[in-house]
Amino acid sequence: MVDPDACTTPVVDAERVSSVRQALPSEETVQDLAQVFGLLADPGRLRMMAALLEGGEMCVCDLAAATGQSMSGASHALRLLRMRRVVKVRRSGRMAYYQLADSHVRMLFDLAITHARHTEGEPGDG
Amino acid sequence: MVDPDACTTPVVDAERVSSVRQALPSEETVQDLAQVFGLLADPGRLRMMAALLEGGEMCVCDLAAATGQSMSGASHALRLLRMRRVVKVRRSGRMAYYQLADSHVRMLFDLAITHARHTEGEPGDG
DNA sequence: TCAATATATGAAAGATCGTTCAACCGTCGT
DNA sequence: ACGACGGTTGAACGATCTTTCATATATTGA
Repeated sequence: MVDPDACTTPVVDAERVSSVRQALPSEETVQDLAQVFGLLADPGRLRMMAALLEGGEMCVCDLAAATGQSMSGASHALRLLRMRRVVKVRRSGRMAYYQLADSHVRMLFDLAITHARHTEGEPGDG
Repeated sequence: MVDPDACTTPVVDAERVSSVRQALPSEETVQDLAQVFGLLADPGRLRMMAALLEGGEMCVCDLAAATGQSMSGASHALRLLRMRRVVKVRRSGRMAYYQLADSHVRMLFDLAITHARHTEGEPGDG
């Protein structure tokens, strides 16, 4: 982050800059969004969510097995997802059963897959 | 990552585990998805995309000013977005004008905002 | 109560990421 | 040609994240 009023930043279209600036989501919202996307930015957690999308409610050890993670890794991942309310737990005896808490996840997932499919194969930029 | 056949992993519902496992996206797709979400996981890049969503096509210095980043920071961010084909450049003289390359971004954005709004305020888990 | 089970967690090690600084490239105006 | 300008890039530092190991908690069955 940098001083937003840094005078060394030349501006071409000052009017547009200030109107865009006002239209941006609040800092709080931006932080929230970044954290949500951050959760999805890890292959292990992504597989977990895909597994829950597919399998409904699952226990930790089955999730670990299905996603190729250690039990400890799965538990750490689920803790993050739990804290951000992406999954919810049901506890029964010593088992913990997880499921997705949020229907938006499926849509995010599908949209991102569409994007990935839509842009794959083309050359990069370097 | 861990050996998927690690024999120390107890499994409760073996049948479901293997069916879920088969239904998961390919490793390549998972990596792609994680990278796309990773791009969205940074406040600076998120503000850039929001700015482009709002302002259409903008030059680097205006983007930097609108999102409160240094020129160098903005340029680094735009390079990543460029490489993943989320934005595209038009060059004219010494200026570089960027715009979103992909309509999925808006939907991802809106869905995530919906999620954030939908889960804010409630207590965490600890 | 004791051992085994299912999960959770803290800390350390290693990898990855974001920011900044300095230098660089191409273009414009003179 | 020269200097100013818009933008790009590489390297370095610090911060954050992932993974693993070891330990802890709580529950079940004997």
